[in-house]
Amino acid sequence: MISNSSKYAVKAVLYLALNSSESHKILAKDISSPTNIPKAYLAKVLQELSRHNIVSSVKGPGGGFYLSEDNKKIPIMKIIHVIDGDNRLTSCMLSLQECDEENPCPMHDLVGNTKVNFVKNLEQNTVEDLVEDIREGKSFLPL
Amino acid sequence: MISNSSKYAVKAVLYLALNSSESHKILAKDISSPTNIPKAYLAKVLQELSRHNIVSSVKGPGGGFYLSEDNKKIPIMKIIHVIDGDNRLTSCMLSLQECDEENPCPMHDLVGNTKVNFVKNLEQNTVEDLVEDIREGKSFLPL
DNA sequence: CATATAAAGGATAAAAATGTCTTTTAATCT
DNA sequence: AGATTAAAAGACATTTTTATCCTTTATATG
Repeated sequence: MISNSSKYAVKAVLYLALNSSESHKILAKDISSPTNIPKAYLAKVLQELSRHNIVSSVKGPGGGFYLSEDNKKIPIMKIIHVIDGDNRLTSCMLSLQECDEENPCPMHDLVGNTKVNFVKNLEQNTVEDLVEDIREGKSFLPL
Repeated sequence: MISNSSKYAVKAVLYLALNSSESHKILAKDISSPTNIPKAYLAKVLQELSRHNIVSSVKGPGGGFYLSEDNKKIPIMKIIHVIDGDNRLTSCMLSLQECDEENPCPMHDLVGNTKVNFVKNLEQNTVEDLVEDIREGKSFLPL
């Protein structure tokens, strides 16, 4: 579905969304333990997210990672795009160049609107939206 | 979304569905060219599919691969399951053990019914169904 | 300024996925 | 039976993904 790295990325971002703020930054190693993501690898993923302004970071004492208000408005799909590239979820299921809405391949056709909606949801929903769902008890994040 | 190997598998099965029969078997190498799948690797994939009775095969002169009537009734999802394992598409997007319908994770909740329908389509539609769509011009298979 | 802190970056390592090649087994045909 | 055909199986090579470790850079504080 999505890569392991993207799962790590989404988990880490949600963890930050729930537990950090500009005045309460969190160290990579302190995200690693509760989320069960290998420390050094998570650091790499966070680095990549930081480079693309999906998470915010500050070096040195009192530093760490956190989400700015802007970061919280980022759609989940963007996290996945940064880590997995653009086509993993959105391209035709058989990776056929010639396949599009006009000339759909059999899988494209089969999957139809369900996949379109699926992707649309990921594009429209932001980190903030997911946090709200968690806060309202609509969903849970068992890390 | 699904692995390269699964894409190869689905392509090869569809190719067989469209071009082979018990009285007209096709060699692995003759599927390789039109589908642009590496010959030796395709052979491996077909071997695996054959072992799981998703395609039929006969050794020796006049032999090759083909789809029996039973093979054509196999749901697309089964092809994917044999190659990718059971959980790639169906498990929770974050691979959380504790996530289910009762206690959905935020992604689970987000994706909601769209993913369920997506998977359901793959489970319900058979090779035969896709072939029919192609024959009726509802979809195209540009290999 | 010196020191400690913590992310950024670079170099490797390990594992999994993808791909290739060679040998073996089963079937057909003369 | 012997020769030929084609899948099955096994061994190996390459690439990508995942993971670790070490060094460098930026920041804060005494």
